[in-house]
Amino acid sequence: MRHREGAWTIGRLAKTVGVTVETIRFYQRRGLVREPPRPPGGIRHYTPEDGARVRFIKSAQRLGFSLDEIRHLLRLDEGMQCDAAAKLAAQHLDGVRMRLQDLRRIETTLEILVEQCGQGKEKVACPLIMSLYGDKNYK
Amino acid sequence: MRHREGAWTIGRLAKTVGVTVETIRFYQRRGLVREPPRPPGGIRHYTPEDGARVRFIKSAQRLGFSLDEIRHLLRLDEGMQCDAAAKLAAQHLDGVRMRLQDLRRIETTLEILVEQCGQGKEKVACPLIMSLYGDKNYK
DNA sequence: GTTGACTCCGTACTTAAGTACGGCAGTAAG
DNA sequence: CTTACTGCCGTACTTAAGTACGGAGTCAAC
Repeated sequence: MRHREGAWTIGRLAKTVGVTVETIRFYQRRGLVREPPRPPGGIRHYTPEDGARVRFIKSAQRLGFSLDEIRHLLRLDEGMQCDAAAKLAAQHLDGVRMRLQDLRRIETTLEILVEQCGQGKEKVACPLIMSLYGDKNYK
Repeated sequence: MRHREGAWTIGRLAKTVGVTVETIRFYQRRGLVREPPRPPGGIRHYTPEDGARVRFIKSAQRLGFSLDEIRHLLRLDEGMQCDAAAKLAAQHLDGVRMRLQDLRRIETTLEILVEQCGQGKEKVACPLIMSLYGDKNYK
C-alpha cells in the first residue's frame, strides 16, 4: 500500500462505513458528502472525516431524518449552531409524534376489527370488510 | 339528464367519492376498480357500486393498507373470506406495531437530545450533533 | 352545428433514497 | 506488459401512489 495512512479510495470508504460506493456518490450529488479534488490523471482520495460524515448521515437516518434535514444539520454543525440544530430536531420530533398518533389510531382500529373477525360468527358479513365499506348498507 | 339513475360518468364518480379522475384511472390500471364496457362510439358508465369500491380503497388506505394489500382484501371480499381478510389485517397490524416501536424509540431519543440541547450550556459541542457523530472523539 | 366541457388513452413526470449499467480510465500484481 | 480490479461519470431504472399533459373523440347546450 503506497498511499499515506488516512487516505482511502471511495471503495475503501464505502466498505469502512458499511454503504455501497453508489450510495457515497449519491450523497455527493446531494451535497451531503464532499468530492475531494481529483489529482490530474489520478483518483480521488478520502479521509476518515469523510467516513465520520457518512456515519453521521446514517445515524440521523436511524432517527428518521430525511437527507434534506440531514444536509441542514450538517450545515449547522459546520457553524456550531446548537440552538438551530435543536430546533430542527424538535420540529422533526413533532412530525414523529404526529405519525405516532396516526399509527396508534390505526393500531386500535385494526385490533378491534381483527378481534371482531375472530369471534367467528360466520354467516354474517365480515366486520373488517363491512367497516371498510363504511358499515351501513354498503352496496 | 337522459341517463338512467345510477349511471355516472367517470368525472361524476370521481367527484362523488372525492378523488380525481386520474386517480380512478390509476386504480383501474392497478386492477382495483373495474373498467365498465365502453359502448361503441360512446363513453363508459359507472355505478354506485364503483363508488363504494373506491370508498373502500380510501378507507383501507386510512388504515395504512397499501394498494396491493387492498387489492387482496377486495378479492377476499368477492369470495366472502372473513378469516383470510382477518389474517391479512393481523399481518398488517404486526407491521404497524413494528413501525410504532421504531417511532417510539426515535421519539425517546429525540426527546432526550432536544432536552440536553436546551440545557443551553453553550461553549460545549452540541449534544445532538455529537450523538449523531457517534459521541466519542468524533473527528 | 358549433362551442365548450368532458372522456379516452398513452405517455411522461413527481418524490425519496437509492440501485444498476456501461464505457472509459487509472491502478495493482505478476 | 498484460490482466483484473477499481474508480469515474453519466444515464436510466426501482417502488408507491399518484399527477400532469396532449391529442383525439363525444356529449350537451345554445
